[in-house]
Amino acid sequence: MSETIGFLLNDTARLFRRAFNARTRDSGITALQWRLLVYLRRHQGIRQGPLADLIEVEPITLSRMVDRLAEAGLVERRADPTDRRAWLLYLTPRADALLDGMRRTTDALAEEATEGLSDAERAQLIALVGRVRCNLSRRDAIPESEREKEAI
Amino acid sequence: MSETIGFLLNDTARLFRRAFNARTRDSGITALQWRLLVYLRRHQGIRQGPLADLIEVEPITLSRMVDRLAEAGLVERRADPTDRRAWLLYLTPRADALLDGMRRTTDALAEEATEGLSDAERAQLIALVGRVRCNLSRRDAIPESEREKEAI
DNA sequence: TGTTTATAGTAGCAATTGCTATTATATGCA
DNA sequence: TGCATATAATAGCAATTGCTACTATAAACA
Repeated sequence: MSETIGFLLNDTARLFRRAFNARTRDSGITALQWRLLVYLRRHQGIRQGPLADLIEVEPITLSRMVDRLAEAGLVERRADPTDRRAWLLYLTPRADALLDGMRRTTDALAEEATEGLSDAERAQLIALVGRVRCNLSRRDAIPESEREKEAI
Repeated sequence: MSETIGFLLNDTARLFRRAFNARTRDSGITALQWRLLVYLRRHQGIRQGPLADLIEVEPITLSRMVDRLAEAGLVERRADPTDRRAWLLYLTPRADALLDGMRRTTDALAEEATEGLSDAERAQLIALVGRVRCNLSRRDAIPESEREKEAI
């Protein structure tokens, strides 16, 4: 019974990704790319390394994700004027529009996922899972206030 | 705020997998392989197709996972006497021992993940996430009683 | 029985990911 | 300043995954 929570969370997250991908297939971006764009929207001008940390992929993986998103006209790389090794990342207007357009879909998905739950239960779910995430997080050095939590 | 639950679940599940993989690195199997073995333990003699459904990967992916696990001496393929196209899968004694040995680790991980939660809160967490999973599940045709839920 | 259709599993290919090594640049320090 | 070390990003390679097509076998049915 004790692994249940790990199994359960993984199952549920996978179903979430699957539902997300099924609904946004025509937009041409995946759940992971969407994740990148959402984080980037809140951190315009971030470098690749820190963004890789945020979405928890390897820097090289992020580098290649950005290659594709830049080619698709959704992300722009600008040279960092203070460090010639680094790129600063920006969302293009097109990506903004895309995210806005997807907003309804993702809202509907969240609604569907929590169908039958009262507002209090939804709040409780988020609070409890949030505590589990907090327990599991390795990034203890990063103050909680710095972390992405709500309202994404 | 509405996507929070999707983000949160994915974050948490990822952290879970990461913690799992970090703790079981020396065992040589990944979280996904562990998942396969755990399901297989409860369904000895299952065919590849249904097991692929259970762990939600494509049949070809499962086929190759079984290739590797068979080579590692953890899973055994036996010909189905009633259908010469099919294989029946069995856990080897070695896999049983491996799972038993990992049990302590996974128990400890579940404990750590839910640290600070009361028994009531843990139960509530499981119940709420379980309802979300149920909402998201496409396999509506499969009666709930048939599905893997607890005690894994 | 013989033919059509469905099913179990696998091979080829392409896409994605991460490990390791490498390049270019910046920083620390004598 | 000049050299050693650290850092940002990327290329090469290997592993894994899934899509599509394929083979072998079973089931349905005329």
